[in-house]
Amino acid sequence: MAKQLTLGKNERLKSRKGIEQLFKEGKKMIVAPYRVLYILEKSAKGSSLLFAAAVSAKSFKNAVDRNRIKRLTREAWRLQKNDLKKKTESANIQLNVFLIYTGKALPEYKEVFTKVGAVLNQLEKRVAE
RNA sequence: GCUACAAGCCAGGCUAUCGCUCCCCGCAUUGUGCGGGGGGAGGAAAGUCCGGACAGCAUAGAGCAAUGCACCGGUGAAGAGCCGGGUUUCGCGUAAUGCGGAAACAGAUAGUGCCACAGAAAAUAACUGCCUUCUCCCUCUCCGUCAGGAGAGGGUCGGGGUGAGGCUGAAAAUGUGAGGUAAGAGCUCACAGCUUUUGAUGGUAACAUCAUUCGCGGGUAAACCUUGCAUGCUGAAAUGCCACGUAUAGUACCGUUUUGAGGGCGGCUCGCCCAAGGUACAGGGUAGGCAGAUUGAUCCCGCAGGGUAACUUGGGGGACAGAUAAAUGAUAGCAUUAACCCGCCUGGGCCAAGGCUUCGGCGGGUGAAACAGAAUCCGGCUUAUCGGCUUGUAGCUUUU
RNA sequence: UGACCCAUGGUGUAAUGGUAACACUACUGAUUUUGGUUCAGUCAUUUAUGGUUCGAAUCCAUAUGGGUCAA
Repeated sequence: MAKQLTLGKNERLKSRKGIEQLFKEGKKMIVAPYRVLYILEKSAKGSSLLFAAAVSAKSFKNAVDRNRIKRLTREAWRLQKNDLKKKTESANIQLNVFLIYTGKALPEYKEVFTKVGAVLNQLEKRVAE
């Protein structure tokens, strides 16, 4: 059980090409403080669920605050993402997700946890379709 | 004990659970996974204001331009940094010596520009004023042959002499006194101030003191500028290598032995050298990995020596982030500093009483929260910063 | 990471080192039965702090905020 709650290098979206494709062709949806970009592809290679997070430097001037939001977002994703991952694996679909925090105030961990859970629920519905 | 200032240090701790990244070992294993062990943000990592290391390109030479710096000595790899000294200046203070701070601190007789308002005038004269044995006019007196002459006084314009009297301003031609003159003026003299030359003494030097000598020509160079010195340009998105991949591919223009496009040359010109391809537009491909790259002018010391100090020599000691859409985190609990809240006790004050207020003590409860995140590395500077500890200085208070 | 630029009323712009100007907006008053038009007036610590200068929006230094460029 403990093994499954990981978020290593191979589960994060790291390639510049993948991100540019996501911004060009990906679909958008907005969940509370997050703007979500995602793209679905058949025939997954490697991990079937890739994830990245970002915060605008305009709304948070200090690097400390941006780092904290990204860390909280990653933590919430890490703890809740497994159900979605099982579905994508079983459907043999690759799903790339990019979360952008657009709020103006520093969030609490609990808030982030529930919001990321909502994002995951939405994505599960899209995957089911 | 409290308060203020200065210097130095620290920048929350422990436990559990779940995670991230790098290195080593073992096992499985080509990609990687699992297990064990170890390392993992700062005093400013920030701003990017200076200086370097390092790398690439350039490096026959000359001139011009551009940029920066500017008292002296030291320090250091270097600097617009730091340390010490000098000078000027500001504040405080004394009978006096002083104490503390600040300074882009070369040149204003090399030249040009600017100096609002006010003022006669802002640098060179004019205006006004003063003087005039110049000219003209008027009045008075005297002489006189009734043409005029002499003397005195006064006046306007013009000519000549004079230069700081004009008081406005931030700033007015060094100040005071005397002489001198038709009137005046450093024109002359005395004293004082500033400044130049030369010399002596002290000091490594800046400079100081004394003597001598030439002068007194406003301010502004953080206006242009002049003098001296320095500077090749570009910055890790530099740069080198490997892999993948496309169109041996289109259009226009310039040029190809001498008449030479362009390049070296990335500030410009001359000059030198190389030179057969070059420029623009449109389009296509890649955007992965490794090195650079983490041990270096590194840091520390109840050490020893040198130096006023910055700093340095020797010795010893252990320590050392390396991510790359970018790690160092999340949650829970415990104890606790400051702070806050509640209750009790004692003393003081107000008060008829009830009660209110305050210093201190005891008990209980809440309770980590400053500025801020490495991105090639290093030395400085600047800015942000809750709070704590140590040392020193000053003031107040208490006890002995 | 590196290089560079800007900041003036509420907004957009001016201003040789010498009284901070103009347009629009807002507000107040006058004119009008009322509104509009028109007229008059009000609204600036020139981002901040220091320095140079007799004098700084302007020149210099440092900081703050905003923006641009470089694969």
